[in-house]
Amino acid sequence: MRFTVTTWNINSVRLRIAQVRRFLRKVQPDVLCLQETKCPEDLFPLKHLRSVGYRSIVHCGQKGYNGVAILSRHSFSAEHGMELCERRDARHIAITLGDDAGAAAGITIHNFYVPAGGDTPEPDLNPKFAHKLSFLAEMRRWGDSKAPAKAPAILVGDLNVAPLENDVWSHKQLLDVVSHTPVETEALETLRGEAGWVDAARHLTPEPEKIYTWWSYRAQDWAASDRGRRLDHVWVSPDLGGTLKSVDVARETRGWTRPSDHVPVTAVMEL
DNA sequence: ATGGTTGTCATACAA
Repeated sequence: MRFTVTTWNINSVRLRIAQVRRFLRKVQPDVLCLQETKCPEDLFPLKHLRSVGYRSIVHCGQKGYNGVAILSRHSFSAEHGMELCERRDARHIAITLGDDAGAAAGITIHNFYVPAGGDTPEPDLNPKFAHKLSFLAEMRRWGDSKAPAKAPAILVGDLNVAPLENDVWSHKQLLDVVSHTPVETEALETLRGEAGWVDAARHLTPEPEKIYTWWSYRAQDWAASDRGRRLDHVWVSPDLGGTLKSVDVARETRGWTRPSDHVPVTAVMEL
């Protein structure tokens, strides 16, 4: 059975609902995980998503900021989002696929939105960066607590860290830039490795090939300068590593009218 | 070294 999961930081699901529908109609992933929905619970556009085949939807939102959602063509049971860093921010949600998901039944999918961390990579001067480091530390403890995780699982999301040298347009020039500082990249790689997660994109496309999933809004010509970063990730548990068939970065969506600054990342598995 | 853009919500704030 072919199984596909997509992660996409949509930067307002209401503003870009037509783009979400366009993507879903074309790619038809089994599961779509969204971040930065920026949408209160009662305003989530359920009908627009159900009508294109996504009958199972869970959303965890707050007004104006953050927000994560999972849409599925199959049934699932939803878990409450974890409270991280003693905040009720809507930055995590998880599901376990139901019996109608065929060979994917029983797989748990975690959707994370890691704090961006502000501009200054100094936790003592910048509370947002301190929050980001605390969040990553909590993710590490959470992963360790489940290890050796034995049920098949997938972790996706906007992790707001580009961990490898070729996950950014210039490793040297970004060493002091939040998202690629050594304290962040080491934290992310450590928590991934300890829990045994397989980085799907790099499993199939090793370095030194560049991979980007985000381009700043501030570039004059994002495509020409191509100063991207790989901030969006799909990780699979070790037992699923061998099922990975492809990972597609939908770069073309960055060229759509009024785009998100992130593009969808879709992993295909053969279960 | 600096500012560059976008979205939400209404004036800064987060990214």
